[in-house]
Amino acid sequence: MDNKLPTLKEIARRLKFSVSTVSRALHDHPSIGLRTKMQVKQLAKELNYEPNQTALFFKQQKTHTIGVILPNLKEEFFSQAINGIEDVAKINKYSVLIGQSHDDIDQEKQIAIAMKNQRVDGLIVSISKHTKNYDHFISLRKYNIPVVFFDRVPDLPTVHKVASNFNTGTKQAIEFLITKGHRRIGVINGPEEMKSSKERIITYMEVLQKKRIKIDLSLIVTTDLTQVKTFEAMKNLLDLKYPPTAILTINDYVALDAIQYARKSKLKINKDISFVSYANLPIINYLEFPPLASVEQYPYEQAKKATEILFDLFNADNIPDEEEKKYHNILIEGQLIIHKK
Amino acid sequence: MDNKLPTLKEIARRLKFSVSTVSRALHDHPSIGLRTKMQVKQLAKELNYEPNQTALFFKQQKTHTIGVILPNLKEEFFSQAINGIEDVAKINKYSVLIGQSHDDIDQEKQIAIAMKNQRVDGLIVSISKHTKNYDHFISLRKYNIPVVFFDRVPDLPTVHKVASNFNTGTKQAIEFLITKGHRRIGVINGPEEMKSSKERIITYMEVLQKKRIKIDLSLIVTTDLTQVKTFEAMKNLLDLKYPPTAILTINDYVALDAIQYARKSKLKINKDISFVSYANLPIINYLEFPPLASVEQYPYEQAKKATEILFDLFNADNIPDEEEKKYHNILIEGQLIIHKK
DNA sequence: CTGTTAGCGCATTCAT
DNA sequence: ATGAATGCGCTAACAG
Repeated sequence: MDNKLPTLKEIARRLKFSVSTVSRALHDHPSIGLRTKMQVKQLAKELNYEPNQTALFFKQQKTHTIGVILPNLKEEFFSQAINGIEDVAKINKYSVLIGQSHDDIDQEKQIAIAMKNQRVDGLIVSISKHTKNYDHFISLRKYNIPVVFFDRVPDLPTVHKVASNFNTGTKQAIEFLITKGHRRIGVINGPEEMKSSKERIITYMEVLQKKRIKIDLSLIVTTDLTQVKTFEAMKNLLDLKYPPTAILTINDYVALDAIQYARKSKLKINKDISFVSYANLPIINYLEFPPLASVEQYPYEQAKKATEILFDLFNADNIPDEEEKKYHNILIEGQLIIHKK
Repeated sequence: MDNKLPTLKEIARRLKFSVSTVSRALHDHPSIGLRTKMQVKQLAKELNYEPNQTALFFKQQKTHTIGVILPNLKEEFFSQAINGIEDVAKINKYSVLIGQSHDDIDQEKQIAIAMKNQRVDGLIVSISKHTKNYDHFISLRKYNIPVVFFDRVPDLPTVHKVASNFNTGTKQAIEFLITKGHRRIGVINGPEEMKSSKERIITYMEVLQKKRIKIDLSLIVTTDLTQVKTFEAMKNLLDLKYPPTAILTINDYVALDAIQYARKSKLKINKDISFVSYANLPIINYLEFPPLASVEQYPYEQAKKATEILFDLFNADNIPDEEEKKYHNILIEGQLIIHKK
């Protein structure tokens, strides 16, 4: 019952050909007789011959597999990203190996090592929220494993990356709130390690300055994205002598927690206090009290672009002219999406 | 710069040993001299030697990879399931290859074929909502690729499967609604192809019968899980002369759509009409008008169990005594979780 | 047009 | 205690 998979050797044996003839016939090698070719293909079909990928991987030193490391799959942001990666991979006949860091640096490192050992041909990575040191990725260069980061990218010029430029989106968001009449606009920002956190604040300040609105640093608080810390952040904001009338939160999940806290504090959402956020989760549509607007960050497009770059790198690797390496650094414009209620 | 990965051969060359000695040394083979062993291990460490997995896969005819095929990752139900699979895989030092069918039968088949060609050692599958024919999975037996299904499982006795027994949960749900005073209880059921759909109705009828409540078949409608069809289903229910005062929906996503429709119809949720559902999504906590209760189906546990069975099968395969194959058919009790408001 | 040979990296059997 | 030889499945260089 141990139905052995057919091999070239088996086909060759039955047809009294050599293995190489069979191999060439199946590959439409020009110097194979039509008759032979037909015979071989015929039998291959009958036997349901499929080349043994593990043998190919071994021989070609290529696994036709790309690894993906991201914080988690439960955020729809990332599962949408996966779709972008899969779509590009499929076109190129590549498989996708997924690993979740669960925002844990050690797990991230471990997965990176495992993927290297698995000999993935390349890596698409969105780093954990606390990753500051990128050696576990940089060192993969020694093994000729290209890495392209997306969304949560290292703050380094010497890596390939695709990220959302939410400066535009942030600008739109703050301006939107100002247009709505808000003057005290709070920010629940992400951890300082995240490059995006700094940028958000810079844009925030720029817009306020341009609009001649006084900047009050006590309106800027941070969360590590956990509910507990978000609640703390909200408490700090609401306990201010002059609490904000609107709050920009780092993403929709944080916004949900913040909104929950505000409601517990008997505040009327979108009346006493309004929220604007990032990500534009589909679940927003089901909420009774959603944020007013979200900056869409196009995870699918980001991930797709990152994967396309990865495949470009595969090809570029073959070209010896590697003197002046250039690092891809793509920004995808985030756009403010206003939720109609 | 093409930093070749170190091989046994390289270590052997440098140390003037034979490849086999090096191999044995690294494997702590008993007949290797301590001195030699130390030397080899030392150099291996210096060179960061890691065995070439592709070579091992090839030689052992094992990829140490399990494939996972499921409808999609965006449902948190499935991303939680992935966690269960990953956790067991990690313990066994296996990698996880993920494919999404997007509830499309052709894609499901294609992924199954791709995984077979990739020579995954085994498969964990949750079938698409329309899959009725299981040949693309059954045929994998010929290649000694065991398959374990979870949650959405084929209605066949001759497969390994882990599913949620929501008969208990369904019973609890209906009884809960009856306790709350409901007598006209609607059901928005899933497609008929899904085994669970039939079971749900059977349990529904049993409970009503036991409680001496008249069964009205017009209270039972179906959806293919899309919003459009769910809206249609709701319309049919609400247009009844005596519409239901409570509705059991096949899962939380459908419940959300149904609730949305009810609200558009100016019904007061949990007053004019109540909902009970399956899955127990975390997002429920953020909703203003959540279902009253959900039947938790424990995706993590289901997937974990399925993966454990798969690894059991790997081991069982080595045992020749395969005369009386037994198919695993595990049921994990679903439990009704009542959402406190 | 087709066959022979070699080699990818490793574990293993057979010699010594 | 160590080395040499073998083979897993496949491709490609080399040889007719």
